[in-house]
Amino acid sequence: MVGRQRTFEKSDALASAMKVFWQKGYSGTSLSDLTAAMGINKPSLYTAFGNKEKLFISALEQYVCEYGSPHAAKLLDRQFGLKQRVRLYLESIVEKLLDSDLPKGCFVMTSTCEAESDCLPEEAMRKVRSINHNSRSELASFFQEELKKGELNSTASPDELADFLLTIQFGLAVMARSRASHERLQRVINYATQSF
Amino acid sequence: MVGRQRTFEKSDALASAMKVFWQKGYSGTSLSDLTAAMGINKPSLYTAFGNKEKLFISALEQYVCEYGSPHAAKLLDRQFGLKQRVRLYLESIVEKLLDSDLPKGCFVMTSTCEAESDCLPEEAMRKVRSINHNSRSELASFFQEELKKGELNSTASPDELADFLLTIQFGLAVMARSRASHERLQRVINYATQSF
DNA sequence: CAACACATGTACCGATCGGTACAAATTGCT
DNA sequence: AGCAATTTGTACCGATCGGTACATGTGTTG
Repeated sequence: MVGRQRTFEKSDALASAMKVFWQKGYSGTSLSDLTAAMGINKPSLYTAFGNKEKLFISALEQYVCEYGSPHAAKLLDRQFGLKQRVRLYLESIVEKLLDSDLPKGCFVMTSTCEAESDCLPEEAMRKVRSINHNSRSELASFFQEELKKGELNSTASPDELADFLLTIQFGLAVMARSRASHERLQRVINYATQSF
Repeated sequence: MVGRQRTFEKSDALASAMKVFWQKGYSGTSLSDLTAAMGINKPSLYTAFGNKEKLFISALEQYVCEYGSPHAAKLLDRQFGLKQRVRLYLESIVEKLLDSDLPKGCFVMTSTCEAESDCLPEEAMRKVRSINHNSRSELASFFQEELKKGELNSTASPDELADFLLTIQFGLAVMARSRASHERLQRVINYATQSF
């Protein structure tokens, strides 16, 4: 590597940018917001991350890796029955939705709302859609597996269960955004998972 | 009434503004977007509606009257049992969430996400919170009534049921925003209302 | 050391932001 | 008719938007 080397940690800067986008959304976030939070100035941002849209997409990917995908492990921990696993999965999500060190709610959910508003650039829009498509098909194939293993006691299809769970996740995310307490969300989880 | 009279219908202009905010959110909507959709120019907007924030609040109120509150009638139509009424209530909501003549999703939901992002002005934020607070307490007192009348077969409390239903509503709204089909949302409703 | 490659800070770009001053146009009141 | 009150269109305000040109700083490579 030839030339002057950057004086900030790229991953730290991305983490800061992610939190800003997470809290304020794409169109609510300005470059000044970003550079202030990241502790760098605009040319550094552009050489390191491309532009606002590319930085947003990187932030989304980072979010999914760090705060999205890990919850799936709870679904696969087969020392528990299906209902208990779904419950632990949702509880793990709610934990993050309300974490006082993080923006409230879910970055993917708020981006999903923004994506269909013509306010997100083309490629960012596609990224959001692809993330949601993946979540859905992963949940569906999970329930497909459970069906094969005879763990499903309801007559609902895997696709149906996946959509229901997705709806609950989105709903919990909005509730968290609107300052609902941990206790309230816990009760919603308990009620919603009765039938599993 | 003295002076020149306005050359546009105020309610039509408000309806147009509502749809723009509904689709693009507060911070994604510019005054140019608004004046273009409303067919008026900025000074007319300011004399008729105050400013961007006040117009947004008026739009929210209009939305609640026109697309929010009316659904509640389905809950009170006592020719049906509780489960069927809740189902019709949610179906009535989903109908609007997906109406092809309207922006996808729910204006209150997207505003709720924006409200906790420091991107909404103070008074608009309070308006959103008050709308959500009202929805919640109306649902809670509805279930309270049902409990009194012995229509509740679950052991869940009215508050619990209200929060669950709110979560489902928010979740359906995000699903609608992300282009889920009517059939998928219908199945989610069927599954979610099993236990009522 | 000199030459090169890259990051950084400053200072700026045209465009757009929310909002308004001002004069012309249109109305009701006297 | 003449005045007062209000809306309308134009043209503009300072601030901020996303993005960049350019000179300077700082490192690697020979």
